[in-house]
Amino acid sequence: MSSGSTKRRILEEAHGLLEEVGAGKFSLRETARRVGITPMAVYRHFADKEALLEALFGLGFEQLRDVLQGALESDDPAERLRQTFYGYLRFATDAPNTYALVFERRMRPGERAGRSTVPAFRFVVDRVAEAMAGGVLPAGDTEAVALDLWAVTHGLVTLRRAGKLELSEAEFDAHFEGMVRRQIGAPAKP
Amino acid sequence: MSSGSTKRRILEEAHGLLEEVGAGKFSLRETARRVGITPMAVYRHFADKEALLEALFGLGFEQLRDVLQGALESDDPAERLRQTFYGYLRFATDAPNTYALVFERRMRPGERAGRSTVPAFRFVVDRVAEAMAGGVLPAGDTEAVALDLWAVTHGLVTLRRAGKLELSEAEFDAHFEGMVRRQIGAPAKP
DNA sequence: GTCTATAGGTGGATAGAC
DNA sequence: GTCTATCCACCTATAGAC
Repeated sequence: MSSGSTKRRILEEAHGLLEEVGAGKFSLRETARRVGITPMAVYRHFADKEALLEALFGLGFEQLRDVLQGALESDDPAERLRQTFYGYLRFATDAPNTYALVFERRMRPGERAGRSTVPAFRFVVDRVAEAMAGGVLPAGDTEAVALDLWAVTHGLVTLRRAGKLELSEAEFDAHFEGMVRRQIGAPAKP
Repeated sequence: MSSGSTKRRILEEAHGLLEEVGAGKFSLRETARRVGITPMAVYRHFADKEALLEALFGLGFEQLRDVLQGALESDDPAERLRQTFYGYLRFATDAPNTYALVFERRMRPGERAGRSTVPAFRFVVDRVAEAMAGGVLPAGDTEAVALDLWAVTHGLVTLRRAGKLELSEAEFDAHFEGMVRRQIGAPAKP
């Protein structure tokens, strides 16, 4: 069994554990338990617990990037923007604790947001610019509007995750669809 | 020294600790240390750690309620709605970890959101209804619009807290002001 | 109301043998 | 590359004396 394979298995089990318990209760020991090795063996593959979480962070971010790429399949600016919303929602729904690791976990002091959120934000800014150019959105400050759109989506997703919304799954989906409609006038259909 | 006084001191130190380290690293022992009693003495006043956090949750929620009440000083629907935004922001800024305890911490299974977020949400719905009646907002689904407004505010606040925005304090404030302006056409001035 | 004593649990991490 | 042997830090909580 090569080192690469073990490292991959560690990452797989670590991801599963993260999704089960969240970043706050994530532990290196339990990860090792699931892989079937001693906790100390993990240190051959990752410097420490933080490095392991860092790797999961990177994987999660790649996952989001791939999801967002799907929004570029259409040529219609309105559709591209809409699919950006729905892709983001899908990521947050499919891997809620990875989502939280990427977007809710506090950055370490001195660490820049650059590697994580900025590229995703850039993607949204580009979609907003396209939409404005295509007359789908009224002309305005692309970055400001993109941040508003990001915030309202992030807000809904995190409020739902925290259990603060007294909405069923269907009701939430309906509201999300309505929100997209209110933000951009496109006919809704995920 | 009466029991009530000690209980209050426990709550004060607990609140201070919460704001310092966040709910995740909050501990009963450290609270006791700060009060100057043994950890076990705390159990005379609170059933367990969870009950203590529960009390902090309640205090935080009262604090928000008081802040929001201030938005009712004006008679102008637009101003009342605007001050609702700014009051919410102030609460999130002044007591970020209490804010997180109230709005980001996952509800325990079986626990309803009722006691916490629903009253605050109702307040926003009422302001939105006033604004629609006064022609400040276009007529529409009051609950849906209120949820969008809550979400965009919550989203901005949590993204800032997590360090995901590459904005200075002043830039964030400017964006927040712009967001309020984009959502309701009122002239901005906190 | 507060204390000591104590039980029992989590976790991260280093040193060094194999 | 993985192991054992440890160490250390931290926590919640019960029992019972004062």
